[in-house]
Amino acid sequence: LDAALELIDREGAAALTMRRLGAELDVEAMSLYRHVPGRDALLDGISEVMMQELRIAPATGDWTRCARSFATGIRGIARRHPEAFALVGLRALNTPDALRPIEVLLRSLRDEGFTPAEAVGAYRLLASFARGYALIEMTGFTLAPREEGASSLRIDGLPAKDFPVIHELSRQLTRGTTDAQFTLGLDTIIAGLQAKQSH
Amino acid sequence: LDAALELIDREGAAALTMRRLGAELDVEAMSLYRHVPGRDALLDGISEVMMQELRIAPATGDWTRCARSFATGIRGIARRHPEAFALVGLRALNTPDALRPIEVLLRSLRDEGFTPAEAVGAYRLLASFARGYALIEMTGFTLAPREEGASSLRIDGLPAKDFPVIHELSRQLTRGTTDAQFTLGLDTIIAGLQAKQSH
DNA sequence: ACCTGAACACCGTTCAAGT
DNA sequence: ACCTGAACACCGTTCAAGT
Repeated sequence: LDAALELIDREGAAALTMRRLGAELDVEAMSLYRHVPGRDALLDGISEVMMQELRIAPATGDWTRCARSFATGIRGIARRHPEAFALVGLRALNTPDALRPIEVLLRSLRDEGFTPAEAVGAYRLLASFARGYALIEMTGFTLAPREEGASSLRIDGLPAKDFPVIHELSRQLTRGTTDAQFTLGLDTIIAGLQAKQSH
Repeated sequence: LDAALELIDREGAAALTMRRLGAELDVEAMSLYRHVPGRDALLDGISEVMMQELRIAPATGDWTRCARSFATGIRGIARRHPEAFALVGLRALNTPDALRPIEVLLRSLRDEGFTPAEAVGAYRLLASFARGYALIEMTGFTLAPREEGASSLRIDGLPAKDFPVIHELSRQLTRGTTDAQFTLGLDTIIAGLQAKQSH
């Protein structure tokens, strides 16, 4: 089961077939059906294993620390398992293991002045941003920070008359690490949560 | 090509095969290769067609209107094409058509006091949230707003000793429309952008 | 130019049979 | 209990051949 994750990391998501995975484990593909109901359950299992890597800072009076570690933790998983991360982006993770970090985050928020509705909203906002950013980052930004191969369109190739602002901002669009971009977004979200919390 | 999108909408993403699509068009599967290099290019094409549905409010002096319509527009596409939306979540969209709404948004931001770096950061934050939220929503929330079938874990089934806060907040986690949740997140982001902009 | 038929090298999954 | 072999109903893609 971890072998499946390792196989995806090593050879890409397309390489994960029942037959290839069987070969990896020195077993016929059909034997896997003794241990897992089918391919889809296998993908669920991989998502779960991946999300178990998420470590969140303990709730110690500063909810922003929890919020930050939650979001950066999700993105960290995406960076460690870029090929596999699309799976968790496309699946609900309702297992106890996946819920533990969420419990910590929600406790931290609720203990520090968030109303129940605000706490839930904050959690979902952070989760959406982290997954969305990681997914977009993994698959290549629209207007990529670094030109990274054939699929990304070069800004210089765009008709300048139709896209004057994109041209004007091309330096900012193509420069900067994706780390900085992520942190900036996270900062803004936390600022927004603070702004809404205070009144 | 629109036939492919219609097929996914109607019968699910799994039903889109070269052979099925060929049948849909009363043609052999192999004929499709005259018009498209392969299956992957076809998926790119579908993403593009879908994103052409994105209409953004014109820049008229209130960037929050552009920002809101950009984010809600992306989510609207996801709601209209739930099965197909995973494709755009997993692909960079660097075609002129996909860039046009981004041009409008960036212009609006830059004309209304955002520095170039802030404008780019705001755009990427909005795009990440919208895609991330839509994707999570489509595939079922972790801790679902509505119990929606087998894959979602019932909160009552969780050991209350291990997850006291989730239990405490279960009303807020399971109630409320997903529309309200989305708007709330978007409000928070816009509040954050305003907070960062003003100092 | 566009479409077809047969073929190749794969898939996930089932099921009766082995140990 | 666990694994295997053969089989079934599919895939995407190639390529020579048709009109």
